[in-house]
Amino acid sequence: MARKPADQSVNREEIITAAADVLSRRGYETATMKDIAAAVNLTAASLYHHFRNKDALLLAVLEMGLEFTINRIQPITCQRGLSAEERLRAMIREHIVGVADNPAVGAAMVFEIHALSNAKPPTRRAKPEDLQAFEAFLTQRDAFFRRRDAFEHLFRAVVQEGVRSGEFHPVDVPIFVKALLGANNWVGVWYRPDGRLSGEAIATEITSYFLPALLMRK
Amino acid sequence: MARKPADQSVNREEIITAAADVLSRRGYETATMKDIAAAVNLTAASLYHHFRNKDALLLAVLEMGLEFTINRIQPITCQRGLSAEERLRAMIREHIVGVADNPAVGAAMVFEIHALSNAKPPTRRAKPEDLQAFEAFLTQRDAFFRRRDAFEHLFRAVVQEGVRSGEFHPVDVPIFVKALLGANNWVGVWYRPDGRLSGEAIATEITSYFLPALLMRK
Amino acid sequence: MARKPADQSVNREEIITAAADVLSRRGYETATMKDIAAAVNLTAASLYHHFRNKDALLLAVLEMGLEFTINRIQPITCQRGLSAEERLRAMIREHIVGVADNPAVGAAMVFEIHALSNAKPPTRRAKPEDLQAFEAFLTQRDAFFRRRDAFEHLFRAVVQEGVRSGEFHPVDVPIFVKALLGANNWVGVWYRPDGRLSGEAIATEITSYFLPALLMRK
Amino acid sequence: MARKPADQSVNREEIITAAADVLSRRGYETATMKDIAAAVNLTAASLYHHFRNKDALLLAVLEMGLEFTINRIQPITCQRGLSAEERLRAMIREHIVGVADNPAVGAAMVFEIHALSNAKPPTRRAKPEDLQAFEAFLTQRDAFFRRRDAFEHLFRAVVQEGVRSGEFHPVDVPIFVKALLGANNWVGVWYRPDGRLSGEAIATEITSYFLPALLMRK
DNA sequence: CATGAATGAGAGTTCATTCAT
DNA sequence: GATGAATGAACTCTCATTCAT
Repeated sequence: MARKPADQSVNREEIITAAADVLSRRGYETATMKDIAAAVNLTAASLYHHFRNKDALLLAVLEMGLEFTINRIQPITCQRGLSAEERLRAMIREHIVGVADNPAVGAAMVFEIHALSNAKPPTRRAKPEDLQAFEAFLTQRDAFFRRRDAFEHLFRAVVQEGVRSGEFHPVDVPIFVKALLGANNWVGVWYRPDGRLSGEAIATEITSYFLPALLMRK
Repeated sequence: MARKPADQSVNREEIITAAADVLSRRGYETATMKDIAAAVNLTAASLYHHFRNKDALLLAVLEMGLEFTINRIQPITCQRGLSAEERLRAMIREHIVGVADNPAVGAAMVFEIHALSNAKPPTRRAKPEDLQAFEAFLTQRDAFFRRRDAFEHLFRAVVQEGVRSGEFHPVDVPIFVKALLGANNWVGVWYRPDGRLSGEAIATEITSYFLPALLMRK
Repeated sequence: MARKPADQSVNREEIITAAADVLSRRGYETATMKDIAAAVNLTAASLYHHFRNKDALLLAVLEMGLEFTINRIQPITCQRGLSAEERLRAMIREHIVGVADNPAVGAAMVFEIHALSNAKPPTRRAKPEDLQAFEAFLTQRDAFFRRRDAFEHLFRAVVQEGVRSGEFHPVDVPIFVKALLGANNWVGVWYRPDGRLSGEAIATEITSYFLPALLMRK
Repeated sequence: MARKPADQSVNREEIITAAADVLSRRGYETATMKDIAAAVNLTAASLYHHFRNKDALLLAVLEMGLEFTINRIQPITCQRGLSAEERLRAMIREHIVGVADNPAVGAAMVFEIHALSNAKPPTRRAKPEDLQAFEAFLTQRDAFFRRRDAFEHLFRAVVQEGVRSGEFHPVDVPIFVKALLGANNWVGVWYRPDGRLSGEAIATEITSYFLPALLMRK
């Protein structure tokens, strides 16, 4: 009572991608392991070969989304020869296009991060190894939160730099960045691939709303 | 947010207020009827004297949050003698302060609206009255969504008016409003009452990021 | 979807009694909540109205068995006017008859006590109240273990007293009592109500094996 | 108890030994095939190269423990030139020391024998070979139970002999032996290697409690 | 021989919901 | 109105077991 139907073995990455999709559509609590498993032609039980539990899977999804975004944005921040404005424009563009191209990841970032906060201790009659694994999870989760903060800091750094050099009008940097990211993340909520505007176009628009505040003549 | 009831009878309003608090803290799926009931010193069973079911309660909470916000913002939109700019400033201020003062409502607006979409029809061959009640729920839910769109249109109308009259630089109105509301709603996610800035101060900041784009000289 | 078939409401005590029976027959791990529930015409879910979880139910069963036995034996230990020998005879008799009359409790005591040692932390996304309840369980469990030690001490005290007064031949009191209780508890394992000897008769026999060692002339 | 294998091939015996240890520590139901496999640096799947299933492994463990004990005790029973008393003393000593030295085996004997009784036939419409294998298991299990009875009879025989020859005071032989074995087996429950007394010392004590009853002057 | 991947079966547990009191 | 008791449905997670490699 135990073999694969036909297709090839499924790997971690595929599961994460599918899970991101299901999670963003149904929400963390509403999406069941069975749902996610079905999305990769597995049974729920099989998921547990790849992820210790649902929380670990969620964490993996969020990590992937975050790394994906950071990997696209970080290089821009340290690109020599570009002004702060040019870099910020590019970063916003990457962020929004990323969210729009990958609504799964984007929406998950918006809606599911706080689900992580409710992480649970190990289930039944815990063996020492389980407790240890739980510690590991907590560590990984905290690392994720730090990484998310790091992401926000990428934007802060560029804005800060522009302000300091006089290229940008002075703003309250943390608040400015929160407003910007709020607008960007929100795209994941309302964007429809078949909508009037492409991700690129949306990025251009939104950029044009935020930059004037930075570029105002004093 | 949940004040202790007169130790006896509880009314609808009190339940909604307490529920808003619980829902925003724990999330729709995670919060149980028992949790919500406990917040007003009732048992779960008793909640069913006031609301047909959990979905209806959620809807009531969201409706209340939305009406609360609309009631504060709508009057501004039609205030004679104020420029589009002045009205938009006031509206943003009301919105953000509302979200910040009332995190329950704010977070609920962001995170829980889509929980409504998952509402499931009565299981199995239900009694006619149940099906009818479900129809009623769907109707009410659609009304809510229309009301929410109406809320967005309040902003669109004012921006549109400013653009049309030449007071505002032309922008893609729907996108501009989405970006603005994204930034505003996001406040409900990160705002902490004991943080560095008050809701008022945050509103002032965010306003100052969005208006330059509208007021740019052509 | 939720009423009782016909008979009267079930109370805690009835559940404990039925559970003792099921647990002793099937063992803690093998017996399912469904099994136990069926024994009182309930569904598994209903058991959770009366006991927080399976461990709590087991603890209740063991506590009941232990209290039952202690209540019968303790009075004997402090009965004025009886010699140590007379009291020990009466205690053994009560113990064995108790185990034999109530095989459920007896066998549970032998086989299931160690299941308690593996107690588990609360299950999913624990609310503070759950963690607190778990602490309470641990406390209660420790109290049970202390109570069990107290039970053993009842026997030790009487033997000790006899030894000290010279009525009994000196023995290693703790070991003697362990041997005695081992023999007694074991009765719960092999006793069959339809066997050759009654509980009383078995008690008489076993008593006659242990007392000569205490009454030997020096 | 589980020494690390030669880092490569593992044989049946080693698995049984390690399994005895794991089973006695965690209990039959609680110990998983994975646990047992880990104790010999294998995966669960690999265990199935050595044992048809978990029941078969348990049976092997119990058989080994029983044979181990029988092999040490049987020779004593037929030793020419020793009185019944001398033989019984030696047998008790071997039994208790065996249980104490080898808590794995001892506890398994006490706690796990009845797990065999719960063995379940192959689920659903099984292949003929499975049914046949199950028959084989039943046969082997019954053989084990008979062997266990034979073990008890070793003690009965010596006591009986002593009674018949007048060397021992008449007792109810089956009950006497049950009491004796109950006390002895119980040692496996409470014995701690770092305790006050060695297995030898405990054996001496317990022997001294049971023999007076047999040696009483009539 | 060994194993990674997969799975059916089922366990404990939770929860929205109902109904008699 | 309020509630205690009960339950169906569903969910997460575990585990013995199988099979292709």
